Amino acid sequence: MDHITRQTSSSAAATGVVDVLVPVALNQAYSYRVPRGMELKPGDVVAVPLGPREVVAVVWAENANPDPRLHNRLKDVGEKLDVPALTGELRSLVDWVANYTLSARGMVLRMTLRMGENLGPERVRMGVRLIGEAPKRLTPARRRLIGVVSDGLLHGKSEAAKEAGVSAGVIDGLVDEGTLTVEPMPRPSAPPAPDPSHAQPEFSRQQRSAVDAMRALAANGSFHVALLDGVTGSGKTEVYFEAIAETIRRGRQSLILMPEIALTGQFLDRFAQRFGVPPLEWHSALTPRTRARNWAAISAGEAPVVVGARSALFMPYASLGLIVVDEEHDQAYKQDDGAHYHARDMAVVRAHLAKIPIILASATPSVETEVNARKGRYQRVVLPSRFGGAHMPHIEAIDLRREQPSRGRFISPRLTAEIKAAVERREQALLFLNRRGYAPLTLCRACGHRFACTICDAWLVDHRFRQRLVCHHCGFSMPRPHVCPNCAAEESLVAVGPGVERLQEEAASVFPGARTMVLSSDLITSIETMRSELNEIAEGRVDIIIGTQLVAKGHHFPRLNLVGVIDADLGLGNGDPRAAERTWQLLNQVIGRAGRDQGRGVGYLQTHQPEHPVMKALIACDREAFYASEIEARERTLYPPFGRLASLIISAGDRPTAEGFARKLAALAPRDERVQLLGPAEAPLAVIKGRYRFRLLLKSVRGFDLSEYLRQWLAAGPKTKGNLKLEVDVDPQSFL
DNA sequence: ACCTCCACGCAG
DNA sequence: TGCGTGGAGGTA
Repeated sequence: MDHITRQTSSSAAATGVVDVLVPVALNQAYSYRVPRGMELKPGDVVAVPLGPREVVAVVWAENANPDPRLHNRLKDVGEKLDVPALTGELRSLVDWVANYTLSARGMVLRMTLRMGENLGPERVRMGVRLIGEAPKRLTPARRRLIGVVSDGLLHGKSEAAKEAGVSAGVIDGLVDEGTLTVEPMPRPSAPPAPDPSHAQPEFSRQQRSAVDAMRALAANGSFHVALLDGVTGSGKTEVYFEAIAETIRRGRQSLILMPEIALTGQFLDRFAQRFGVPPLEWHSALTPRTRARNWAAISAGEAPVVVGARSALFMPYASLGLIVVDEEHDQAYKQDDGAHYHARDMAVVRAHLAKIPIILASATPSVETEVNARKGRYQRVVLPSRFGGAHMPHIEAIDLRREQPSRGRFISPRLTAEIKAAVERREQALLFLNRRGYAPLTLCRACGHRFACTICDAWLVDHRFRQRLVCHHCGFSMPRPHVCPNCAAEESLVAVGPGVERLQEEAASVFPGARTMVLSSDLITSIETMRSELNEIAEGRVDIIIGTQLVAKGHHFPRLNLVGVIDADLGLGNGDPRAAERTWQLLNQVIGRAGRDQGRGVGYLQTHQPEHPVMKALIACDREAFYASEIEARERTLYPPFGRLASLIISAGDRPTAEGFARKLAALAPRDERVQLLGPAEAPLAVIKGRYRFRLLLKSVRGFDLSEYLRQWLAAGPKTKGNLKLEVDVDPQSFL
């Protein structure tokens, strides 16, 4: 019937034409007729027919002169949805990001519309209330349940059952007996808003000027970028909370971006301590129902504070007043599948378009941000030391050329002795190794055969926990064989190199009696288990934590005083222009986990190159030395932020197709003395999932419009067809 | 004659 | 992006 009314209205005179951006891989907006009686303006969210289906889309512009060639092909807008219109600020962001990253505008729009479609009305929850006498047959389960509801108030049905430890059947039984009634619960009222004055902390003298700066920036309310620069444990979070408090007082929304939402358990608690209630969460793990509810709350302006992963940046905030990017240096902010964008950079763009302040917080700022602060483009707000008199950990190198672990082991004698002593003092120790699984390579002792992925250019990683050999690039896995497939030798396979699982095995044998736990992303099944494992550690039920970079991020372990880095050189040797920066940030962050409370933290770096500038800066706690050498190197080589990069990955099912296309494309690159084209070369990971990959790298001077250059080049270049894929990444972070 | 797979092109 | 189309190739 809905259908019929639409038909009627389309045959009657339409009142005009609007251009509508549809959430598919299209740059162009499509024109639709506005049915009589419908008022539409840019930003309105509508349902429109698109081919055989109907999609939720957004009016992008009025169209006074529709293309005459489309005259008889225009369809009608189906319906105007009852949600707030996207603001001009958000629409400009969609245009800007699509233009900059060379992704289809429709696909960027899609990120703002992830509200979970077709979700019918909210399910009415049922509650139970005690109304009658206890039944004659009173089982223990019934007694517990009656105890729970004895106050005569309405209790959620499932909550009451859970609290009493009984099944829903027990409730139904008591309803039949007339002891309880079931009635619908009133609609849950909106959760209480965060209270900016709930629990204002005392700040130290050193923190106070930073707090003042935060409040001033929020009170001013106009576009302004501040780098909140403070070591782990200096109280950065509490300090930027003051900017949020001020923004709440001004009646505007705040967005806090986090690199990794699974790790924010403690953050939510701290927020609730300060503001009385937790913030609204936005990330990919939300259930469709929660997603729809949160989207609605955000767009209606009913969520004063949102904490989220990078996708939260594209939400349709009703009145965004502040953005905080926590751990702004974290590479998890770079999205590399589908649209390639850096959430920190796009957050600055959004702040600019919305004319609001933005805070970038980090103990180890990215070189880009550090340079912006040095040049005065960003205000630097410094928190000079750890809060409460705690000191930064003392860091020592262990030169693996001179202090070798015994054969087949990876923990050096000195580190072993230190861990033993720490465990005896009832302190926690963390062994850091950024490698998942048991061993990165398996080979046959008899014939030298190495186990490699059949469809990727990579070794298979031994995962003993799962009893399988796994490819970390495509997910392929096979059972760990007992016979060499090459020479048929039996039990001849050896594990080469360490992974966290192997390290745990070593720790268990070297430190008998110590309780160990491995934290590695592949062993995490859900946010809940992750949070509960982290709590177990925080409560001191683990002596030795063995972890990948997961442990480096945002969690506070009060009893942790010793951190041992098993292979400090691991990230340095891969030809990545940001290798030094990454290693410095990661190791700083990991070692910063130590001694945050007692201030007696100590870090040991097992390294083959203690003279490397990164190791020297770490050991001397000399951040200035690190930035000075790194900035000088970037300036000399014209790498970001002193020059710009864009990478093109061409992949196809066979090598000649990929290479041929890459060569053809390279030959057509417009000449421009400000741009240098490198390649095509086989990508560092030459084959992934059976696809052969070639890479072209563009390097330009600073301030050059690489996006526009790329657009012109690609428009003139050969068309991609078949299974050939061209991926464009402006400002790439990864060079694989 | 019918089914399944997949590459292709298009959507207003 | 997601979906309908049409041709290829396989199966009954």
